[in-house]
Order: sequence, then structure tokens, then C-alpha cells
Amino acid sequence: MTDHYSISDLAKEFDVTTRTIRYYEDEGLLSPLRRGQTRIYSNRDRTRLKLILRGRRLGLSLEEAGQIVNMYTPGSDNVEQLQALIDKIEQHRHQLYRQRKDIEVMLKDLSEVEKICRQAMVEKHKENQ
Amino acid sequence: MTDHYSISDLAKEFDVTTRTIRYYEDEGLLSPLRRGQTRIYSNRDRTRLKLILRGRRLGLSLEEAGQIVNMYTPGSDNVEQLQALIDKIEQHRHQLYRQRKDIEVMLKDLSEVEKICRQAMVEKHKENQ
DNA sequence: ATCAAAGCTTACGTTAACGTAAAGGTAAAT
DNA sequence: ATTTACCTTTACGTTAACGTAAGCTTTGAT
Repeated sequence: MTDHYSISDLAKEFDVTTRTIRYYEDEGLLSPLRRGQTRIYSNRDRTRLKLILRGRRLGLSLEEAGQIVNMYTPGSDNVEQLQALIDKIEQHRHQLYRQRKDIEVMLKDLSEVEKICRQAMVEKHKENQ
Repeated sequence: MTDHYSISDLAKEFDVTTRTIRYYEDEGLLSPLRRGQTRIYSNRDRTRLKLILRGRRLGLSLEEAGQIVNMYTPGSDNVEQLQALIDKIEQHRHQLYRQRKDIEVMLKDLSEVEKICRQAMVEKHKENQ
């Protein structure tokens, strides 16, 4: 709510190191203001970091995550760029669909394995009686 | 259906290099039979590879992917191990839940951005008339 | 018989995403 | 005043997950 954060504020909130946040800046993903040398992060910066980390949790590279984050602030005004952006969105959407499918299958598989485990445990208990 | 595959068979089917498959063997994730020096992959090997690659698409490390794959063939018979396995399953399940949530949010965001894009394009077309 | 395709091992190279250490500046608390 | 707790930059180190190249063997096809 305060609209400005220190680097360690964000580091604590999102459970990353300050090194990581500075690295993201080196890679052009963040560009906080400065008071003297010290970095000052706005709510916009904080949101960008949040989006980057969300991408990372899905296994995206920093470059891919950056692409997605940059979609939120187009900046490009001509029709071709807009169309290119829409195409990128479509690509990412399909990747997400695939991941979602993978997750569903994996969840189902895990349930199956758990079931077998529990049955095996029941057998073991019978043995010990 | 043939129950045995060459390394390049699998490489083509799953769109990876043979180097990748051999690397997974080095890391103990696969252990194909041999005819002389040549590797021969069974359906079981093929399934393991498929599972590993599914894990990779979700951003898991090879080690994590390996853990999951090994759940499918418990091998351990004592109760403690079974309980440990069930705990691991629960952990992975929660990670998958989180990823699924991330995906839903991201899909929603992408739709939002696309909407804005399309509106901007409509404006541009009006200008050009 | 030889030639191309595919297989093998060994080993060094590469890249992303940080970790870690050194050396220093600033500001508040004791 | 000096300790504590931040902040900074620079720079070298590390690890996972392969890529790539060299050199050799095996095998099916012509």
C-alpha cells in the first residue's frame, strides 16, 4: 500500500534473495528508481516481479517470463506489433493448455499410486497381527 | 506395440536428441537392456521417458522428475517407506495445485491483455479510414 | 565388398540463473 | 563513537542439462 519498497522488502515478501532481484534488473526485467544509489521499487515494479516469479514457477525461462510481463504494458502502437502480440498470446495460451493437461494427468496418476500404497500398507498391518 | 525400441526411435517419437536420452541414463533415470553395446528400450523404459519429459514440461528438475517416476515402481516394501512415499505424493500434489492456480490466473490475464489489444487495433483501423 | 546410417564412448564446451565473496558507503541505535 | 544493519558494485564461482566433436564399431543395403 505504501507504493515503495526496499529491495529486501521484496526479497522477504517473495522469498527470493536480493541477488536474484538485482539479476532481474541486469536482465532488463526490472528498472526501479534510485535514491542516491539505493533502489526504490514502486508498486508497478512489485507487480512485475510477482509476474516474473509466477512464470518461473511454471518453468518458463527468464526471457519467456519477461515477454509475458512486457505484454502487460504494450507500448507499441502500430497494427503489426499489436498483431504480433496477439500471436504471442496465443502461443503462450497453448503452452499453458498443455501444461494444464499434463497436471491433470499427473494428479490422476499420483492418486492411483497413492491408492496402491494405501492398499499395500493395509496388507502390512494384517501381516503384523 | 513392438515392446522394443532403438534410441533413435524414442528420440524421434518424443522429439529429443539421443544425447538427452543417454544423459538420462547417466543420471540413473533409465536403464535399458543391451544387445552387445546397443541399447534396447522396453515399453517400461519408454513410459519412464514419457513421464520424465512430462515432468520437464512442468519445469521440474531431472531429480524431481526422477522422484516422481520412481513412485510408479515403489519397490520398497516396509511401512515407513510407504508412508514416506505417500508424504512425497502429497507434496507434489500441492505443487501441482499451485501450478494449476498460476495457470488459471495467467490465462485470465492473457485474455484481458488480448482484449485490450483488439480494442486498440479497432481504433487503429478507424484512424486509417 | 563397400558405403551409408546408426550406434557407441570419451571428453570438452556452453548457457542460464543465480551464489558467494570482497570491499566499501550510509544511517540509526546503543 | 562504534556496532549493527542495511545498501551498493565488481567479479569470479557453480550447477544442471545438455550440445558438439572426435574417433571407432556395427549393420543393413546396394
